Amino acid sequence: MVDDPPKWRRRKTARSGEIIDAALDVFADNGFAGAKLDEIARRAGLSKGALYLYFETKEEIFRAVVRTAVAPNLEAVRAAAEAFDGPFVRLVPMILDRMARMIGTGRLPAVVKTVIGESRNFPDLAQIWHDDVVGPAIGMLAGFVARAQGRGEVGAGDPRLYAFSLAGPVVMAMLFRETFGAVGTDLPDLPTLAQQHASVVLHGMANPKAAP
Amino acid sequence: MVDDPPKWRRRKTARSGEIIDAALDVFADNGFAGAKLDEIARRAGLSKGALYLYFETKEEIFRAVVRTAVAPNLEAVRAAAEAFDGPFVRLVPMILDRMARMIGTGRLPAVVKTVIGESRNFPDLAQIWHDDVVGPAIGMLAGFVARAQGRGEVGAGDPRLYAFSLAGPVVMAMLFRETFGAVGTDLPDLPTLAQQHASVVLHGMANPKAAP
Amino acid sequence: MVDDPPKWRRRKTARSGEIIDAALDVFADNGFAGAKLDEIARRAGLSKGALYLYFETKEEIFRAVVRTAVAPNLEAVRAAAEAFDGPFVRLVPMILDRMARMIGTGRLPAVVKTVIGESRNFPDLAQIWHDDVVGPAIGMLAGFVARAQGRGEVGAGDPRLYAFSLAGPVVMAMLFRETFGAVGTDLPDLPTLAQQHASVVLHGMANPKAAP
Amino acid sequence: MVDDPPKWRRRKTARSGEIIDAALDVFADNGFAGAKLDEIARRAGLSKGALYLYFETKEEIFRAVVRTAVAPNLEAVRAAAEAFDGPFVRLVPMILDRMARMIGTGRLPAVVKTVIGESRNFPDLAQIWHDDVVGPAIGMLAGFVARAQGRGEVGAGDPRLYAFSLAGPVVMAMLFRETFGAVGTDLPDLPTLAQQHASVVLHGMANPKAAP
DNA sequence: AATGAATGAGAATTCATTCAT
DNA sequence: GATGAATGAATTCTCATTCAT
Repeated sequence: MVDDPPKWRRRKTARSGEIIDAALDVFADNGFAGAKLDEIARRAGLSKGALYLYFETKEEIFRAVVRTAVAPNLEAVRAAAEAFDGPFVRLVPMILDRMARMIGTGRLPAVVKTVIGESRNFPDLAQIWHDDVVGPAIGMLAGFVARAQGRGEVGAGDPRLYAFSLAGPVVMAMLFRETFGAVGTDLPDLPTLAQQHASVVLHGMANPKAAP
Repeated sequence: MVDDPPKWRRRKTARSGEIIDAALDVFADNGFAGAKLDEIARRAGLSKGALYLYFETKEEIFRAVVRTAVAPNLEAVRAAAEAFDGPFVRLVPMILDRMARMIGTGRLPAVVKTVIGESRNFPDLAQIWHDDVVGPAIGMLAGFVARAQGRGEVGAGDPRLYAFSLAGPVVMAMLFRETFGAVGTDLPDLPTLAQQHASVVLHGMANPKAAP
Repeated sequence: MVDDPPKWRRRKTARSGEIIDAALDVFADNGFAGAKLDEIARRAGLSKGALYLYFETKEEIFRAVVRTAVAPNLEAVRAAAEAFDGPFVRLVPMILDRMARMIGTGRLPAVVKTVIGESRNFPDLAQIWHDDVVGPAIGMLAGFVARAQGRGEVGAGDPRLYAFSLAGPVVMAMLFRETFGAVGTDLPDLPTLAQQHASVVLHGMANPKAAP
Repeated sequence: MVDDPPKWRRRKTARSGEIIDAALDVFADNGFAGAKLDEIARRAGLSKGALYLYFETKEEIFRAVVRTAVAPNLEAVRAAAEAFDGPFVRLVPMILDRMARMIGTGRLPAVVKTVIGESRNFPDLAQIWHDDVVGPAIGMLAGFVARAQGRGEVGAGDPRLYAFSLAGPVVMAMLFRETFGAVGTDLPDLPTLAQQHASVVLHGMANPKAAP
């Protein structure tokens, strides 16, 4: 205990994380241009100038926010792709349920909203999200479909488009909630949607030639 | 001929439209805060000062853009709700195809992206889109479903959630294209998706108790 | 008179000149970094923002100031090089007198001081002054010397170093005045110096009455 | 040994010197305002905060730098004034040679440049340099001239202006090198100039072989 | 109706200076 | 004595908005 590093030294390491947390909120609320460094600093409990000890520019803070949010999703996708491998009828409800849960928790929706809004201004971030998150996720779903097609569990059709059929409703509901959360009283419940949509899709994609 | 409005009045009306057109492009490219009146004026072929002859503030231009984009969709939804009323299996492909077409043409995706991004900054616009476009559209779809359920064509389930099952994939694909258009080479084709998804959903939502 | 352009339009053209004038004073007083745009704007009778209608950055204003001051000197050097061509004993007093006069009037000293101080920060400006003003001026003097040597009027020696012998005292006195103008009471009089130094350079300081 | 100052005290003294050395470089490279304490600290091998253990403000560091550079020159001038007292024709080459040498070594040019640039912002430093260095140096030269005049070695004329005739070329060449060192390829060689100029000043530039 | 020069409030960024450790 | 994280005042630059012409 004697050589415990002093408190502020440990804080130092944590600080950039705290800034990213605060910044995510502010960017989500106001968009990139609308976000003020003053506000980010305030929420992170620092002075404006101190931000520059951790990040070079506002852009870098934004990039850090978006990049940071990539990691856990990227990992979740990878883990899911490995873990899941049962019959398609078991797989789909699990995946949709997990998507709904992941969206319900965490700030994924806020980040997605921001990436959508700023994709023109930050093509590099769009690229990262495309290459590291959205692309692989769709690829994973398409892979499941293709394998299921190989086993005769799923009928003919483009696996990538099937991936949209699988994920689209949950994604749309997520954005609906994110966009109209403050003004709508009829927000769809994600877990329920996931469950019902799993049923839709399973019956709809089932190979009609397979014996029922 | 006597009560013909003077030329400049028609011109005046035309001008706002030109401004709104130009502004839509600029807002879509840069978001609200990132859009510069200079640029809007330039694209509309006016001086910056002249914008203020037609709109009071930048916000008003933005509101006009978003409101303007509401109208045709609102009308399309209303017309569709009236026009369509065949058996569910006929209805769904038609609707999805029309959605895909409407999205493919026009700037709906750009406006949607902007509304998503700025919903926190312009709750009134979020409200308008919710009340006048998205809400009714979902309501219409849910209505079709409910009627089909009444006729025994569709199985049990929440009609509003079924609406997400119907529209979600096309919406997601639209945003995928809008967001990753510049960085992705694997953009889903909307009409094909619409067609394939119609098939998924029809078989998936079909009432299993109905005689095939 | 009827088609006289409106007053403010003529002003517009003049504005950037006014800004450069004001800026020269401020840069000369404070150096580049110490000069505040507020102050420049105030002295030019404009708002801070208006500066940016004429110049892109503070650096550009500075460059414009220094470049602008090049032109007349450059021209003076060129004119002098052409005009002067008598015997060396006539040439030297004329040139030194003209140098003293040019320095006495105008803001050459202020600009020179600034170029000296900022040469490291603005190597391009140092280059311009070297290539367009100082270099040619020294070259011109060296040319006169060389020609005079050819005619046997001047003894052996490096013409370029002779140029320093010719101009150095006047230049040093100029900087002495510029630097110590506020604190010194013993400022050298430039025309007198020019005249006396011309004699030195032509005949040396040796007492002509002393037996050789 | 008992009254040896404790090590840290000597260190302390040494430290200020190191700081001043480092600061001289940084001020010479960037000017006062452009110099950053971070950079000075880095070059001195200290933390930024530690600078404040030795100096109260950035200004104080600058003053220390400029004052420090005064001392040796001041001493050199005094020593020279005493040491030199032969016939004028011997004196002049010695003095100019020594000037050239002093300038060639050391950082006198860098400090002079800085003093010129900041004389308006730091009138007290201009005063010090005027009173302690430049004034006495010119006074010394003028004194030599006056004495030589008294002995009939030098003709009539203002001794102070003669001082400019003597020193000016070397000073000008020093500033030429300092200013255009990075951009010019035609830098005058100081010792050669000193030698040639000594001859000029003593005999004039006239061709001794020409018939008088 | 139209222009475009001008304004000024506001934002990001820098950096000398302070202070807890 | 020494550190380096933190501060906040100051400065450059931007841009929606105004207004004389």
